[in-house]
Amino acid sequence: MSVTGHTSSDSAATPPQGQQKAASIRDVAQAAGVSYQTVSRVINAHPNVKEETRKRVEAAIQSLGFRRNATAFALASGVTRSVTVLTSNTVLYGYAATLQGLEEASRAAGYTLGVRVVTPEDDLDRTIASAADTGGGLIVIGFDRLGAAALDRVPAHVPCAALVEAPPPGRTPDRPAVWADDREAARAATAHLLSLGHETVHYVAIPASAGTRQAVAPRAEGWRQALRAAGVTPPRPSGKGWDAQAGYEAGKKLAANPDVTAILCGNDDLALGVLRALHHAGRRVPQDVSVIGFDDAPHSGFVTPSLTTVRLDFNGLGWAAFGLLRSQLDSGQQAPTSVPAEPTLVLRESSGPRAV
Amino acid sequence: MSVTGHTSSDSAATPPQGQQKAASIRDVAQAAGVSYQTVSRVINAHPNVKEETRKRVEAAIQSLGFRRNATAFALASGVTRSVTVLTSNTVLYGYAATLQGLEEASRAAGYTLGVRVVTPEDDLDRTIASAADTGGGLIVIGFDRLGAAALDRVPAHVPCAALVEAPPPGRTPDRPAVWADDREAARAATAHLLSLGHETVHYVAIPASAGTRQAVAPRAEGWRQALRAAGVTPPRPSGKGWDAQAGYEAGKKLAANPDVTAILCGNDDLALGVLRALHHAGRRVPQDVSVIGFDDAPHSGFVTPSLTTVRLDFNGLGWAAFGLLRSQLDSGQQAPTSVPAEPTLVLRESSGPRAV
DNA sequence: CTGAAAGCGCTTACAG
DNA sequence: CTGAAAGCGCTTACAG
Repeated sequence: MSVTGHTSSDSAATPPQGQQKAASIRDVAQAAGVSYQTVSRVINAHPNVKEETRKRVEAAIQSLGFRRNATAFALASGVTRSVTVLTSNTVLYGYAATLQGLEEASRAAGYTLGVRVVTPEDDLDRTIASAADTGGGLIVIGFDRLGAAALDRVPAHVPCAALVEAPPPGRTPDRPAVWADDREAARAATAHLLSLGHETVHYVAIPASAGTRQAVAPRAEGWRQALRAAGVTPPRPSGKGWDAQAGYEAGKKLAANPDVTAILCGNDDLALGVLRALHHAGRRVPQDVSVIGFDDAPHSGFVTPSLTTVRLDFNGLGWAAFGLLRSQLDSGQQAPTSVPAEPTLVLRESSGPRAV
Repeated sequence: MSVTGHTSSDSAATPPQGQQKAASIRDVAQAAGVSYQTVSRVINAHPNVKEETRKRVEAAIQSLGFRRNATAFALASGVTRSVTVLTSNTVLYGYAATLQGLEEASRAAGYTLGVRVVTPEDDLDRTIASAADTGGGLIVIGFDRLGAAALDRVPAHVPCAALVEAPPPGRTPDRPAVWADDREAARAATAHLLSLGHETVHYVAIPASAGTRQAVAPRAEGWRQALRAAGVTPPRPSGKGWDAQAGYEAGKKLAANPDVTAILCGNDDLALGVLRALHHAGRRVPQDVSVIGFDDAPHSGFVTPSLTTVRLDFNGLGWAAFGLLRSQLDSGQQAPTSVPAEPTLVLRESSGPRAV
């Protein structure tokens, strides 16, 4: 491992250009023999500029390597083509994929994208305030409790769009938000396991995004609904985290119970941990136990057994959230945008009929 | 899946505050009965302010909910506490983990972090220019060809730090950069496999970051060195991508060759694909074939067989790169910073002695 | 210790 | 079609 600091070539002789400080609108004006006002018109593509002077100005811009100062533009015009996303995580697959969609959408729209991770130690109000006055608007990923808490504290006057877990039926979030219908997806996945002959389905949960004041987590809720619809009393869910280690620990207990034949997991990492625990306990998947994950992380189709899981379009969710924010920014209004694709149950090797 | 747009509460009655536009330095000055100049002194913690007036100003700041306008500050002071990172990817583990380190470091330093993904369709010079004049400096992730190409085109006068693959011994990059010694790590991993009795080691490569003009990729180079040192002629490397699918395809061919008993992979995703291909071919790991990955992605310890791999401290690399940039920004100079930890070979189930 | 001036680099009306 | 003025919200010297 190594770090190096190389003394950069100090000054002089940069072929195309080599000034000390960037050319301003006035430098261009002088070079073109016009007022800086006219330069402003040219760079803003104003209609009323004589063709010839436009050309002169453009030539000057070219030769001076002029680029409009983004800070000055923002201050003078009040237009900030930038958004900043607030999230508690950037590495977990669902978050990273959402971030990717957000970045693509903002890039496509010519916006700058800032990222600010919120931690449990943060003073939420301070964090939000500084993120808010950095850019033109906020996008908050409210998949987990911290993100959801941050969202709750965003002042009403700050343009903001959120990504959240599916709200309870009939309820809409207080703020513009997008979500995948993971409640229904969990219901379908559970129903699928029941249809395979399993008498019940156990659930290894991801941490809840809301406190007690709100309804239950949608994935857990969908799972419960499916069981109840089949006349089955839901067993107690387990799970104490987001990662494979948490899945492993929950899986160890489930593996020890011979009655357990089907397990739904709140995400694919959890499922991998459960698979591992079952393996260690000598229980075969899917012959002895079926496992279904959530999210369809890129490697989930390549582990052995490959993982049956619910595919969620995080990327599309990111695009949609950006669209929601942008329409606020542009119109001052709030309008729905395109709807991301429905979740899909991807059947692979880790689930199968109950052994008789 | 659903999207909703909720009309926000228009105005009025926000308990703590409820103005239309943010309070400025002048509003505060007026409320405190001082000049806006003095307000500036207070918010910048200037020493020469009478205790009593300071208190008056602070009270006014509090009651008006004043926050200094970041844009105006940047324009007037010339100080931009922000960096933007240029990368071709944000989701692959190595990139996501690096980004995480970068975000942590910039947050700790009170900097704003922008992310700009570069694509093959981008005009690199334009992309770099716009990223550069957005923030105070650039950090480019040059792990792959696109990132490395972007780095090459960053103008000399732009403050910039890079994360790169290990440069050839004795050579230092043109710009301030950090790297992990993956050449040595690949050498060690290969030597380990040879010491286990394998007659040779095959390599499934990640795509090269440099064109032909530069020396070979460090991981491939380390692998070759180890083989040559043992008197073994390196076989032809395979691999045509970064993901598990690419690993699967390369693995399919290797699996068909009974002479293959040890495989080093350029990353863990590739290794997962190779594992899968071996499984499909009925070759057991590690009894028939040993597999070693690279990066130690979070789930690599939970797949079965768990993956022997090289752990790289991407997070530390991110911190170091930020430090490198910051020292340029602060001092105008370039200085080395803390050195990330050395790579570690993490032994797990996927590697073992050659079966005799 | 505190105020009046000039300026950061641009834009938005206002004149001509 | 083009220029002179005022201003975005702050800071940096300069006076007192």
